[in-house]
Amino acid sequence: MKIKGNLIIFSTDNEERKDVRRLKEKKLQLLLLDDNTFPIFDVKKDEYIKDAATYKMEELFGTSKFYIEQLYTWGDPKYYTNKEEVIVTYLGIINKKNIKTMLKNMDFYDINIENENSKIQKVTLCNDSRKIQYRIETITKRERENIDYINKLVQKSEIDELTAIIIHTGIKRLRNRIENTNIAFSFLNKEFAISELQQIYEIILDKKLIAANFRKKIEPMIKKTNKIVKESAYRPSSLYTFNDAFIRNWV
Amino acid sequence: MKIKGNLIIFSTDNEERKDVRRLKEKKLQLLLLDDNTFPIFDVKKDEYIKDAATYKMEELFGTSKFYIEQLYTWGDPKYYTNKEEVIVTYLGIINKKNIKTMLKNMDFYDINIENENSKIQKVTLCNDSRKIQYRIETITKRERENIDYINKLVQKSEIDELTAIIIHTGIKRLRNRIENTNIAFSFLNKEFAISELQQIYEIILDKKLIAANFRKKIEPMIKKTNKIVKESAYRPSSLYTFNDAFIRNWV
DNA sequence: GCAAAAGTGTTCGGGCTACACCCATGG
DNA sequence: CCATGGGTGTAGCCCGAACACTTTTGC
Repeated sequence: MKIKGNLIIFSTDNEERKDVRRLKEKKLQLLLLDDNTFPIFDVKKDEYIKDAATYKMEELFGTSKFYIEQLYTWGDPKYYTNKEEVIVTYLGIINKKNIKTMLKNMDFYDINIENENSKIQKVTLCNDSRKIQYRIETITKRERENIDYINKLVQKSEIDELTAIIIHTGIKRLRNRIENTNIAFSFLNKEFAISELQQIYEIILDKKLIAANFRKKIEPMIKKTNKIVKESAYRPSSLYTFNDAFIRNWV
Repeated sequence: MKIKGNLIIFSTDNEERKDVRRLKEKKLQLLLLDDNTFPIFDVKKDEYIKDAATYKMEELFGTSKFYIEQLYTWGDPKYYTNKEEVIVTYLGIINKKNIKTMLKNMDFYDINIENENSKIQKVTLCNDSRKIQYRIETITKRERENIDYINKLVQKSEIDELTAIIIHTGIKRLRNRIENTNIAFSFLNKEFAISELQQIYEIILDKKLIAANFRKKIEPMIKKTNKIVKESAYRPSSLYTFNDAFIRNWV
């Protein structure tokens, strides 16, 4: 069996607000090629897989400022583009401010997830010109005395099943990582307002957080700078940076 | 690049006690081949990787009662046995009571981990005839504005670096899974005493737990049967089973 | 002055920790 | 009857949820 890599890349964008005085709301986005798949890369002989994924990211965006980690290796032959290939997926996070170049055949799509019930999720991906929708079901099954989960597309869709499953897995990984690591900072500039950080948490966890509690919770992870942000808002907020002294033994 | 699989398999054993009246203490164990590596398997064309790992487990132990999940795919060329192969590791858990056959060139080794300091761990693996020791270091580094971890053998050892890293990663995964899933039950019979379950938690988390609190914490995960265990102990304990109704959306 | 965001303080409740205490058993 | 493990109860503490309240700014 041969191996190939692909990349699921998350970013954020600011929603336009009619009332210019209000905070811009962030939304979670995902990179898709025009054919509704993810960027693919080859792994050369004598090359780290992570390096191959890194080079691909650099090729896509013309920068080396981003985060990546391995997501999963897909071993189901029905997903393979080629029956002799296995796909290893890397998860990337990029701050759009760091993007230098964008290829023509790809775009960032807003992600919207609606829980139809505890098992079925309706996912909508859209950019300015296209809107892709699908529903994915999580099936719990007992197998060899152990509980196992399988995800399936409810109907055939524009998007193929492996892509839908990678999106599902990627978002679950983001949700897990944001609680246990510092990945949230990968979406932001080096210096940021607490409300921006809170918005990253909100769009990934898909729920509103209470600012007062959020502030107290992340306080040990950040350091206040003496700068303030001035961007036609009301009371200006201080800028913060990640606190290097904050180390957690994340798994 | 081609792909191969291997298996890190955990189990437990009961320590002999001088005082026969006391509870047998469990210890965490790991399967190693005589050459200090893990069992390897090929992935055939048109075969799920997970199925290939499952067949290998069945071949090793003559049973289909065990747990497996994907651990990680190792993309560092310096670890490859063959420069054109990538290794995907699956993590297995087996209850020794379910083992029907054992091949001759392999054995379960007790695992003992000693934290020399916050960065260096001293690991000892031993069975009746052999004792393997190595020290592994966790190095934190900032890379592209993100914190990354790398594990390295402190000195050359009988065990090769990839094997040491897989053990390290496997134990971290166990510790993460035991807090968020029901894998602990994979080590036990279908019916078990709470103290047995507690011992699984203790040997994986490597710390003593207070029985009264443990009982309350796992209470929603288990169901009491009307059977009791009679094994030359003192007050007999009730037997419990996993409570199927307990479902957590583990990541 | 008012709307909206920045930032602080306080109360409440649930879950974890630590420990005291009773029950059951076999030697 | 006593050592040991099974099992229950409870008091204290910490952390997160909820929310009231003050401060700062632009219009």
